[in-house]
Parts: sequence; structure tokens; C-alpha cells
Amino acid sequence: MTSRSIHARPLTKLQQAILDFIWSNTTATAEQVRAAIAADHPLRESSMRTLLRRLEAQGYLAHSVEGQTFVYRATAARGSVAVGAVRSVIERFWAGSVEQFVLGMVDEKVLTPAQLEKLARKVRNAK
Amino acid sequence: MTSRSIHARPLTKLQQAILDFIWSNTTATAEQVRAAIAADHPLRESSMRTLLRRLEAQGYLAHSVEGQTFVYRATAARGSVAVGAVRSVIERFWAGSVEQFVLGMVDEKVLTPAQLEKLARKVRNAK
DNA sequence: GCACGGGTGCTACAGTATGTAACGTGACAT
DNA sequence: ATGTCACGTTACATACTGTAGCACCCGTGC
Repeated sequence: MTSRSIHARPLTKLQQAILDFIWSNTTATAEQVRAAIAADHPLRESSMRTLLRRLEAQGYLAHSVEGQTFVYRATAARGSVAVGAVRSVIERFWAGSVEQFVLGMVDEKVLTPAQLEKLARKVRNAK
Repeated sequence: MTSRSIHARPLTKLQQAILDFIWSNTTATAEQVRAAIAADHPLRESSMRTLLRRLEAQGYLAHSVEGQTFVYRATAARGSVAVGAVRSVIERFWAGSVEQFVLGMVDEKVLTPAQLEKLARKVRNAK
């Protein structure tokens, strides 16, 4: 099962930035994350720890102890979290029908018939 | 631009229920909405009016006056709001690439290659 | 003219998540 | 012992939500 869990709450920019970094690096300590996003989000060390702790409480992260430092890692792959977000939208708006959803995307011109065609080919060949 | 999707805040169940009713009925008064969702969400009249007012402030609704009653209607079609929600996810997680997004859906087995193929055919024929 | 009921806005308050951080504390190196 | 690093606890402002009381206006009936 694609790990249910995680409260289908949308991530804020800050949370997203943190997770993005961790997803890219597999693991990260509070200080590493802090340094990485300092440019966009300057934060005190303690603030960062609070954020990481909260993300862990929400199920996005888990940590192990390395010496006296917490090493965080994501509990779910980036892709599955992303797809989970979309799935919740599909459930609400298209009563769970992925097909209706895709057709809706075409209707709204977010996805063109040509793109759809191309993707179908690509997937077919990749198989 | 397909109408900037309002404030990209996700709708709560309650808000969704209200909008769903209005989308289904084209227009609705506070009392009609209240009666319609009373089973799942029992609310006082004034509460309902507050909710409608807030949804209007957020851009989802607009109203006209009929006698002394407010008649609400949605400012955006259900489909476009839904797609807008998905688009914001695509932006965050797939850097805006709809194609990468669809491939991600396939990767995560939310959309099967067969379904994709079928949809492509369907759209082609519909054109 | 005036009370009454329907419909409205204004105001409010508790609950929850978020952004932000100070402070206290325990462990380890010196 | 002492400083330093990393951690947890606690806190506070802001924002949105769910929920609603109450004051106010307008048309209809007496």
C-alpha cells in the first residue's frame, strides 16, 4: 500500500522547502536544512528543530540518532506524497475517478490531446 | 491564462459541501444551502450566512439580490476550481511539468498504462 | 403608524496550524 | 568544572475555520 497516513494537509512553502531538501539529500540534520534554506527562510536553530519535529509528528519525517544529533529522513518518497495530494483532490472533485479527472484536465486545457497521445506512446514503449 | 485559481487554499469538507450544492443548482440562497447540507452539517442560519460571505470574500462565490434575499452563484465552474487545485500541486512537485506529473501518476500506479491508452483514444475520437 | 418575521451584516470566541524563537537541560570534550 | 552542541518545552502572534448571538432594515398585515 502506498503508505496511507500523513494528514492530507497541504504543505506550506516553508514545509515544502524543508522536505525538498531532505528528499534531495536522503538524510539531513536540522543544521544542514537550516543552512540550505537560510537564503529564502532565515531561521534560528530552534525554529528549525521545531519545524522538523512537527513534520515528524505529522508523519512526513522520521529520525534516528547519530551521536547526539538527530538525522532526519523522509518516510515517503517525494512522488508518493505528491501523488497523494493529487489523489485527494481527485476524490473530492471527481468522486475518485482518475479517468474523469484526466478528461477534466483536457477540458480545462491543462493537458492537450497531443500531450496525452505522446505520453501514452512513451509509456507504451517504456514498458 | 485560465483564470488564476482564486486563493490556492484547499477547501475544507464543509466548504466543499456548500460549493457542491451551489455548483449542482447553479444558484442558491443561504437557507437552501443550509437545508441541503443540514444532515451532514447542522448549522444555524447565521453560521451559514457567515460561511457564504467568507466564500464570497475568497472569490469562490458572488451574489445578487433578489428582493431582499441574497442569491449566490459560483464564480468558477467546478471543473476549473478542481483543475486549479491540481495545477498548484503540479507546480510545487513537478516544477509545473504536466507531462512529468502524468508520468508520476503512472509510476505510482494511480493511472495505468492501459487507462492512459484508452483515454488517449477517447480524446482522439471525441475530437 | 407599528409590530413582526425574514434576511442581512457585524462581532466574537474557541480551536488548530503555522512561523518564530527564547530558555532550560543533558551529554561530551577539554 | 565548564563550555558547547543539540535537544525538548513552552510561548506568542497570526490566520483561518466552525459556530453563533445580536442588532438592524424592509415589506406586509393590522
